[in-house]
Amino acid sequence: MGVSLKDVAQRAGVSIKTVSNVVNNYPHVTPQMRAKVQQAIDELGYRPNLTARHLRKGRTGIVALAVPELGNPYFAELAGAVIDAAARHDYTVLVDHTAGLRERELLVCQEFRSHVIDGLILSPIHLETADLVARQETSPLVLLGEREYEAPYDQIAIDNVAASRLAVRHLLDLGRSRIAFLGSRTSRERRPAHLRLRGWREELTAAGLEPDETLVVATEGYGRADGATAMTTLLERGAPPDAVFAYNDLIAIGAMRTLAEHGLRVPDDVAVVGFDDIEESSYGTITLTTVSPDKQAIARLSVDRLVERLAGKPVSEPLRIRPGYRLAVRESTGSVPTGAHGSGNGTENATRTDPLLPATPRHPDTPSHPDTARHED
Amino acid sequence: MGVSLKDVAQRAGVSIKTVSNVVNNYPHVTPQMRAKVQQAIDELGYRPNLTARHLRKGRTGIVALAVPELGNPYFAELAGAVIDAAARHDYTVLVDHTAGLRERELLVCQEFRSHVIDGLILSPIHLETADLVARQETSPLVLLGEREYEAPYDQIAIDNVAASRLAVRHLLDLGRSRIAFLGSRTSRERRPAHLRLRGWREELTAAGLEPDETLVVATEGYGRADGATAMTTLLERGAPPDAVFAYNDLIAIGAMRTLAEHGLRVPDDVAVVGFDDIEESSYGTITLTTVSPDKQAIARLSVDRLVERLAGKPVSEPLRIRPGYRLAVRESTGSVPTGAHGSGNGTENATRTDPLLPATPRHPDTPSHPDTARHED
DNA sequence: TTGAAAGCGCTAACAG
DNA sequence: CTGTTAGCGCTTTCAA
Repeated sequence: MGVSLKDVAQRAGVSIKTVSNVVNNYPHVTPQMRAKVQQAIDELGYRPNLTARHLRKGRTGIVALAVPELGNPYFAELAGAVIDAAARHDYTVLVDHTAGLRERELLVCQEFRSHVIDGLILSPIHLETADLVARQETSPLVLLGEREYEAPYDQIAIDNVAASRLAVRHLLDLGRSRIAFLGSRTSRERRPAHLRLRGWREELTAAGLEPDETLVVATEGYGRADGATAMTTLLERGAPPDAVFAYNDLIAIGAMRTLAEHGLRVPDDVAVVGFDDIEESSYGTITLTTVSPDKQAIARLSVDRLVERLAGKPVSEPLRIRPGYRLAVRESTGSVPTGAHGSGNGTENATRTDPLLPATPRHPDTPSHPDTARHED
Repeated sequence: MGVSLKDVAQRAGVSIKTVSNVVNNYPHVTPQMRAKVQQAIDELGYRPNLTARHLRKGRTGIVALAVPELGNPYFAELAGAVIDAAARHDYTVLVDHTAGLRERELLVCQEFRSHVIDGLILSPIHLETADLVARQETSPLVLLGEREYEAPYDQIAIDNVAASRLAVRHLLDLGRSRIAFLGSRTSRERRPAHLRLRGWREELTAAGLEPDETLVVATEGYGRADGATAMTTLLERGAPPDAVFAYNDLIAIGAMRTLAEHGLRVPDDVAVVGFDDIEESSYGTITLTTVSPDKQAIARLSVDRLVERLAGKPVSEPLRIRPGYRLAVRESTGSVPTGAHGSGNGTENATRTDPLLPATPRHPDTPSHPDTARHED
């Protein structure tokens, strides 16, 4: 079908090797040889067959990214950043989503396009440490997301507990005391609670408050509808909260919708904080205060790690990398100028951002985050 | 490095072909032979090298999808749908984004991962018919998006003009007369106006109104910030409109933000209609009326077309397929019960949806659209 | 500096 | 039903 090296060689009256040299910019080729070959290439419209090259070299230049749901803007934005980061290393990204199904997560990390992808960046939800340990596949794997695993793979995630505590503290500083948590998992499985829920507990306890478990509402998924439903559930329990900390922005946005329907004002009656800082959160009629992970850093770091492993760098121990984050304070918590927070371990910085009317939100490509901090353990 | 067919054959004491037969579920193999081989496969942890298979078969099972921007929820949602549709045909999707740059669009459709992807689904912005005609690459290409091309490739897009007219008519029916259009292109190039802008013009003219070009505002891009800026520009021109039709939902959302900042109420002072029906539009404090293209159908149809071409079906003429759409009427146009519209060519249906409080929006997986209509020309 | 030949792992003919 | 063999298009020794 296609034009091969051989065809070009024949046309140019040279050997295959010579053509290959030209194609690969091998330094030692005489200009006239190069010109002759190039002409043949142009005439025939030759394009190297990457599949064959890959077979020969054992690498494909393709990495996969598997996220729960591309419909969640956080993951869409992250995917975009990963694609860009990978492109800078001449890698192409194969995107898949797992719908948050354990089966698909397993499939992806076990045998997804074996030999076709050089490595995998996976953001799991249901995967267990045991699954990871049992993994056969030898290609590099980088883990993203909220969970932590005792498995020999690089993990890149912000300090979810500390970030959540920061969010809760912000609410406490505002004088709120009945702070709900929306988005714990309805886990039939006995699973450790979310790190974000743990952060909620810890900060409340640290403030001398008893975490009120009736203010914790589980959700089926992580979308806007789940947030709306959860908020309804909470309100039906009576004794409404004066603040809500949601597992992510979508849940927070759904909750705000429900609050509006019930005539409750944000932030006057109920302050709301989300998690993810998707662009949408800067644009609602009421903009959303949220924990803002440095997506660019997460994308860049995960691709860098993958590429390093791929390059066969001296195999360092698996790293646990903690990118930076900040608390983006916006209208949903009243825009009261609060001082900067910081818990002292250098992995976070809470900057007050977005004054009252963030008509021109910070551009996502020029993050104001400090350089990421690393924790290797 | 990896375990090959040969290794397995050696281990099992059979020929390569036999192993290949087992791997490929070739029907005529004795059970005991199969068992023996399977055991060797398991012991060695053999995984077929798809790259080699692809080289041999000339196909890779990978198709590419290139959209302008994954950060735009419309494209993220579409990408998700395409990935699912492709998976049903055992294809994997390589996602790329072009940032709306003509250079990258060209690159993608010319030589993107040549021989690695079997086909391409492209949603171009800047590409011209001439670029397409000049395309060297012979792999199947399906075009998505607003533009129409005189090129020999399948094109899948809703009838943008008719859909826009429907939106404008809805605004007219509400008694609005000063209807702005936000999001025309700031085109240095001499390009035909957007089809959506054309729809705006046509419907106004049909209603006996003179399209007021001072109500048309160009934008640099297609994001929320662009919408906010455009709305500001419009308001600064004085004589505010009583309705806005935006090129897409993001621009509409940005515009609503600006309206809120200026103390203008939606829909009382200004009614707003968007285009795309991203999920976010069902969840703002003021939900957005918008043209809702059947994304599932668009994804399914484009993958189907690609797969058909790939399967070497008798090469039919390039098709121009028009999936269904509807007008999702929500709060931003006042939720006034309006009758159903329809322009008679069977490619559209305007259903009034989403009553006052769409706390539970229609599930994206169960579209209420009619079957898609096809126009072959 | 360029040519010849081997082989990456697999499938598809064709034998046996 | 199973084995042998010849490439798919490329890179990479090794010679010349």
